Amino acid sequence: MKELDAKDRDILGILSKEARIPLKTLAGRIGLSRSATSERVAALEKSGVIRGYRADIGQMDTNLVSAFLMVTLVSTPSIGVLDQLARYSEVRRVSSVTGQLDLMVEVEVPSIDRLNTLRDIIATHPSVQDLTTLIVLRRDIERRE
Amino acid sequence: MKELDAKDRDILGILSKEARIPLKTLAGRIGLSRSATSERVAALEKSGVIRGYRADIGQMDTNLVSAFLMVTLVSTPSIGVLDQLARYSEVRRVSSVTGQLDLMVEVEVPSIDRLNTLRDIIATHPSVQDLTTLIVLRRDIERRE
DNA sequence: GGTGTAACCGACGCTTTGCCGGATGCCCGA
DNA sequence: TCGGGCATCCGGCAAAGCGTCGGTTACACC
Repeated sequence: MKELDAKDRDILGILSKEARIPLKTLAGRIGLSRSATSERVAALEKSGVIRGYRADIGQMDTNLVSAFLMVTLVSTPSIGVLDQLARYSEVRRVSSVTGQLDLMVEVEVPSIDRLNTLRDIIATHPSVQDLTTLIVLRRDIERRE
Repeated sequence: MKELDAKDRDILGILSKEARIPLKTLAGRIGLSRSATSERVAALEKSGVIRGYRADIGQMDTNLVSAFLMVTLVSTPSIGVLDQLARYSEVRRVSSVTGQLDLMVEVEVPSIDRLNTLRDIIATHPSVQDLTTLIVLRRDIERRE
C-alpha cells in the first residue's frame, strides 16, 4: 500500500463525515479535478484504507442496556477469556488496559436479565479473578466519526 | 416523526452497512420501486433517523492513545463537569453509570502528555472527588454499528 | 537529451438521481 | 355504500453523477 499524502488525508477527513457528497464537490474542496479525485477514492477503497460507508442511524435501539464490565484476571494474558467473550455478539468492545484491572469489556444487551446472565458466565471463568459491573444510566456525551 | 415500518428498518439495516449502494439496488433488495425508496430514504434523512453517512476508515491515526477515566463526583448530577468535558474534542464519550463511580469518560489523545494534561484538568475540577485513569493497551475486540 | 513512471486534466457515454403526473389502496364521514 | 382526502406507490423525463479513456505535464533517472 502506498503512502497517504495530504490530499488523501483531506479526502478521508471529508468522507468520514459526509460519505455521500458528490465527487465533483469533493474534488472542488480538495483542489483537484473530478477524475483525479475519483481515482484517489477508488485507490483508497481498493487498498482497504476506506473499509466501507455506513449510515449513521439515530436512536432506534432505544431499549438496549449498555454496561461496562471491569475484569481482573488471575494472570495476563488470558486468551481463553477473549475467546469466550468473542462468542457473544452483545460484547461490543474489549480493551486491555493498565492499572488495577486488566480488561474493560463493553456490552450492549436487550435486558438486565441478559446482562446478569452474561456477567455470571464471564465471572465464573477460571481465569477471571474479579468482575465489577457498571450499568450505563445515560450517555452524556457521544461523538461519532 | 412517523413510525418506522418493516421496510424502513430494512433500509436502515442495509444503509448502515453499505451507505453508498445505488437506490436501484436498494429498491430491488427491499422490494419497492426506485422512486418510492428514494422518498423513504429522503424522509428518514429529514426526520433525523439517518443522521449522516460516514466513511469507515481503517487504522490510520494509529498513534492515538485511548483511555478510560473513571470519575467519582462529590455530588451528582454535576452539570459543570459535563460542560467542561464537552469542550475537549478528545473526549469521545461520557456515560453516567451505576456503582462505585459516577462517570465513565472515554478519551482519545495524541500523546500521553496530552492525556496527563487532560486528566489533571478534570481531576482539579471542584466537583470531582476521585479520578482513576486506565490507559488502553490494546483493543482485543471491536465491533462496529 | 531520452525515456519511463506517476499524476493530472477534459471529454465521452452510460448510470443514477430528483422530480413530476397519475394510479392504487385505505380511512372516515355523509 | 359511496365518494372525498390522504398516503403511498409506480414509471418516465431531464439533469446530474459516475467510470474510463487518451493526451499532457512534471519529474526522476540513466
